Order: sequence, then structure tokens, then C-alpha cells
Amino acid sequence: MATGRTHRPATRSRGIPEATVARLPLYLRALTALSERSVPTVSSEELAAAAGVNSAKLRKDFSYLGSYGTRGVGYDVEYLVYQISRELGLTQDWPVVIVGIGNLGAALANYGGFASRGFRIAALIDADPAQTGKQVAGLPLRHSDELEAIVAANQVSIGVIATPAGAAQEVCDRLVAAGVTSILNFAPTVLSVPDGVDVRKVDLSIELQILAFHEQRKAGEEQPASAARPARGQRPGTDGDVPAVMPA
Amino acid sequence: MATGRTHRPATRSRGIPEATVARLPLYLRALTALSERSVPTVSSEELAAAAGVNSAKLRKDFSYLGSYGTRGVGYDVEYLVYQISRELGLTQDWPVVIVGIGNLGAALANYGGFASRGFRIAALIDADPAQTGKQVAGLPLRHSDELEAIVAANQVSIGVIATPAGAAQEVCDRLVAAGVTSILNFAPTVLSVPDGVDVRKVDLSIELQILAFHEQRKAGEEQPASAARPARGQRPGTDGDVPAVMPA
DNA sequence: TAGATTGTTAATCGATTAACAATC
DNA sequence: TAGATTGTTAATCGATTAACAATC
Repeated sequence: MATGRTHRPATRSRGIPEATVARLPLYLRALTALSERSVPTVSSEELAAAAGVNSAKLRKDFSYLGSYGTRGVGYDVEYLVYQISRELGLTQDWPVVIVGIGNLGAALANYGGFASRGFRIAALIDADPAQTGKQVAGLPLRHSDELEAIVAANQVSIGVIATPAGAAQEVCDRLVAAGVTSILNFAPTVLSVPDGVDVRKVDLSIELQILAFHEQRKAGEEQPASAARPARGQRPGTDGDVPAVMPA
Repeated sequence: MATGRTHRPATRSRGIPEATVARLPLYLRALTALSERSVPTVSSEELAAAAGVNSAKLRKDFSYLGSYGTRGVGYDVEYLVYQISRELGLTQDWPVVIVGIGNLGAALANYGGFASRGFRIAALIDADPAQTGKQVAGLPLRHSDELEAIVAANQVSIGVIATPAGAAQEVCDRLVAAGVTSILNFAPTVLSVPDGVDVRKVDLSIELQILAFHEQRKAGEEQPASAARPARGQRPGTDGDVPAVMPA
């Protein structure tokens, strides 16, 4: 998944494990909710419950950031919100572009969670000339021809791809060439990017498939036993098109 | 993340590690693409490249499913498509309901990746009476009042929640009470569910925050050093509202 | 047989967790 | 001081990876 970086262990930039980084947003959200309710302090136990993790893990995670708690008391909510925000880089402004404004792109453009966390939509870009100029989420759609100019003018370093799978790699290449170094990919394709560019992927159907796997296990429990190592009727490569399928 | 199950190790249902299960959909997608190009066989090296993982990991993953390859030759594409589909439970039909048909719900309803993998949208449900009857993706919106009846009538075991955060827990409770045992949650909240119910979460802004973290590291490299353990101006709990924030 | 590629072993690495000493 | 809760240690567990014997 190309975490870039030529010269370093790559996994841990200044020692914070990937798994911890991935949980910081969860903690931040729980803390933000507490902050809105003007709760002044919170214990690791309470916060862990709110974030849906166990408290030992939470304390270990926080220990990578520094000693921001007080023994016998807990954590100052506002202070921790700030420290985590800073660690995640959310105290600065990140201009992003969203490319591909279909249903999903429009949903993303309207998604409140971006703006409230330092992400500013610099432009919405779509390849369909008929859409150019239309407003989505209060922003005018721009044509793909302008992509490079928009990225440069706004110093965009993060791009969101919500195009159909077929267009994603080309869009990705153009974004990267224009200077984007982080990509959030919603298209169901594996993107190839040069070193130094980060790609994260959100795949709607993959999550559903994982659920189906577990659901199947719940229902069945006694499957037709899957016949351990079934003798196949044909060998690989002997017969191209007909699926060598057997109903177990 | 409540993988349910009272009576077993829970992590590995019949020995397939979670990490492997999460990659099966990736392999399946790569294989489907090969299948469409009528490629008869593929080596672990080629398939791994297409799926974006390393080949040792892929072979290890497949070894949990059985011995479906041929040494010296590779894997039969069609046969492997079938085996992985079966393992994931995609050879059966899964009726799902999508609750909350805003931008995101509509995007999900229109998403092709569902239908093509055995997921059938049994109903689109929204709380707004003004929307009831409107068509989205060729399906009429149904009102939330009908939720329980719809779940029962269609034997729905998988529910997708795309409501605002505030409504998510109540929708979740009703789905579970009606018999749903797997939930895909797009609302930015932690849902609590009884044992035996699986929840998976897709959070659009979390992915972006993780990217921002890495982006920050790329740009800065020489941050203002974050002053290791800053002396705080106040102690937790002494002063509720003012953030104990310091510009490092 | 010679070449290719799987399936598996074993070493390594990273993540999780319980437990508890430190300390507010 | 007594009670509470953090931050850290150390044990455990799971995932990744290189290497190679098995075998087509």
C-alpha cells in the first residue's frame, strides 16, 4: 500500500505505529463529543468505552504521543483534543480536490466531517462537460481539463478519486504529476503510484463481503463440510473457459 | 468491533485469520478481471502484483483455503474465483436493506459492486415521509415505519446504515431487534450491539485524517520539534472550557 | 529430465493485553 | 494518607516474510 519514504523504516514516522495512527481519529471523535458536552476530564476507561476499544490499548496509544494524562485524575479533554489534532496534522488547512462527481462524489462533497477537520474542498472536478458549472454542495463543478491548474493554484496535496474504476488510474497519474502526494481512492481498482505517494482505499463492497463471510458462518455452522481436498475434474490450464466448479 | 460468537475463539472461524478474510475480496476482484480477459491460469507472483500484495502472503492466504494451485503451473482462474466466492459466502443471495437515503445512501444504492456479488437490495428505507415512494436506483423508497416488516418479509440479515450520526443507534437497535445480525455502518458513531451481531464501519473522514498524518510528515520533516513534554499552564479539571492549548 | 511454481516452515516483526509500580 | 488512575513492562498473540523442499 505504498507508504512511500525511501530513507526510513517507513512504518513508523517518529515512532508512532500505524495501528495507533489509525485509531487517533476514533479517539478524536469521542473527545470532540465530550468537549461539546463540556466534560472537562475523562479517564482512559471512559474514553476507551466511548471509542470502542479497550483501555490498555488506549493508554498505550497515548503513551506514543507523550504523557498527557494525570494519574489519579484522567485526561483533560480540551488539551487532548488539541494534542491529537496536532499529531494528525489537523491544526493546519488541507486543500483537497474531489474528482468524479457522481453519486458518491456528491455525497463526499456534502459530507460534513471533512470541513470540520481542517479539510477544505478546493474544487470538485468532473469529466462530463455537460456538468461543468453546475453546483454541488455550493461549489461549481470544474472540468477535468483544469485539473492540473487547480492543483497548482491551490497547492493541493490530497486528492480524492470517486470516478468509475476505468478512469481512476489516469486521474491518479495526472494528480500525482500535478503535485498531489496523498490519494484517497474510492474507485474499485488498485492504483499504482511512485514512491513517496500514499494511497488509501475505501471499498464499499469489500466491507460487505467480509460481513457476508461471517454471516455465512453464523447461519451454517454445519456447512456441507466443504469436502476437504476435492478431486478436480480438470487440471489448470487444460481447458480455458469452463469453470472447474464443483458444488462441493 | 464485536465479532460476536459466545462459544469459540471468535477470531478465526474454522481457522481463517481475519487478515486473510479481509484480503479475499481483493484477490477475488483481481481474479474477476483476469476471468473477463479469459486468462486461464495465473501464478501467485502475477496475481499478487495485480492485487497489490506480496506473493508469499498470497500463497499463505490461499493455503488456509486449501491446495487449489498446481506446482509449476499456477492457479486456475475460474476455479479459484469459485472457491473464494464460496468461502466468502458470495455464491448465495444476500438480501440487504439500506437505511438513510441521502447522498451516500443513494450512492450505495447505485453502486454496481453490490449486485454483482450476490448482494440484493431488498429495500431502501428513509425516515422522511416526503421521500416515500420516490425512486432511487430503480427502487421505491420505503418509510422507516415499515423497517421491521421489510426485514422479516425478506429475511434480511445484513443492514447498511447511511443515516446521520444521531439516528444511527436507534436504526441499529431496530434492525437488530428485527433480526439483522450484520451491520455495515457509514454513520460516524460507534454502535453498540449485542453479542452475535457483527458491525463493520466505513468512515470517510478517518481515512482522510490518516492521510493528513502522513502528509504532514512528508512536508515538515523538520517540525518545530514539538517540545517533548511541555509544562502545562493548567491542570486537568481545574478549568473546564478554555483549551489548555499551546502552540508547541 | 529440467524448469517453474506451489505450499509450508520457521524466523521476525508488530500489535494486543493484563498487570502493576509510579504518582497525582 | 488513601484512593484513583496513569504510563510502562513483559508476556502473548497474530501477521508478515524469506526461503526452500515438494512436486507438477
